[in-house]
Amino acid sequence: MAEQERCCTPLSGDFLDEAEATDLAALMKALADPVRLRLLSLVANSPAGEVCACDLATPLERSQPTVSHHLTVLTKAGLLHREQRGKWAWFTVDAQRLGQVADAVRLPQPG
Amino acid sequence: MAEQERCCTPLSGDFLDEAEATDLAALMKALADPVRLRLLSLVANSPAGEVCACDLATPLERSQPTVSHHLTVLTKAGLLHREQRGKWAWFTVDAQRLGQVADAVRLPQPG
DNA sequence: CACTCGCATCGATACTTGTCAATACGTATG
DNA sequence: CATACGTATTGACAAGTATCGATGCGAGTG
Repeated sequence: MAEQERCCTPLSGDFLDEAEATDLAALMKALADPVRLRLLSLVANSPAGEVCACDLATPLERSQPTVSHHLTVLTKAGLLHREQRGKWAWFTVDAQRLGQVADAVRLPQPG
Repeated sequence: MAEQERCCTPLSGDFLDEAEATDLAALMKALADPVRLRLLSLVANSPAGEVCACDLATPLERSQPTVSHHLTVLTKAGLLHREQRGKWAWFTVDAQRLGQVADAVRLPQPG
């Protein structure tokens, strides 16, 4: 309990709380996979801004269940929207949700 | 092999390649953990912009080895810089590296 | 040079996750 | 209603990881 040399003063105590951190980490986790990043890129860069799931497995060189899994993860994270049209599933990017990621990594005092 | 009804035309074929996706995913992975997000928040919000490792374990309620592990991950990802001063290790945020994350999630055609 | 202290590394463990084959489900089509 | 087809779900497995106790290492101190 000796009050020996201190390296510094305690922090302000004001920082991201556990709940916020967990939520943001979940969003980041959805983006922390190469296949999912390429999926987002495919949809975002498509001419019409929407893509049919049938055209995703081939360019990604992954099986159909794997692509379906990643599409589910992105959709549950709110980064993609899913729309069923007949037999096919079409996906669009949620630009606002993506923007939340950019906002989250913005520093407070950068000037 | 029948050329029956197609759901759509193939994509432009121009999207994030595997290597870029892997690099970006590695960066996202470093951010995809609540403890690491809170670590970044602690450093970024500190009055001096730098924090001693000795003040991190308590607010995060994690053991010293766990905090050390997360600091290593963030440093290897280029998001933190480490500087040894005597017995203590001080950390600062790499704002430019954080900015790369924001740039990466920027959409091509939004404006 | 013995001792203390801050931090990293090691070893172990429980949990998560990316992947695919097999299968189930739902929507047309004839 | 039988069939075909696009997609989701299940089950299984290998790989990765978050965590902590124990220990090692290096820098400062008396």
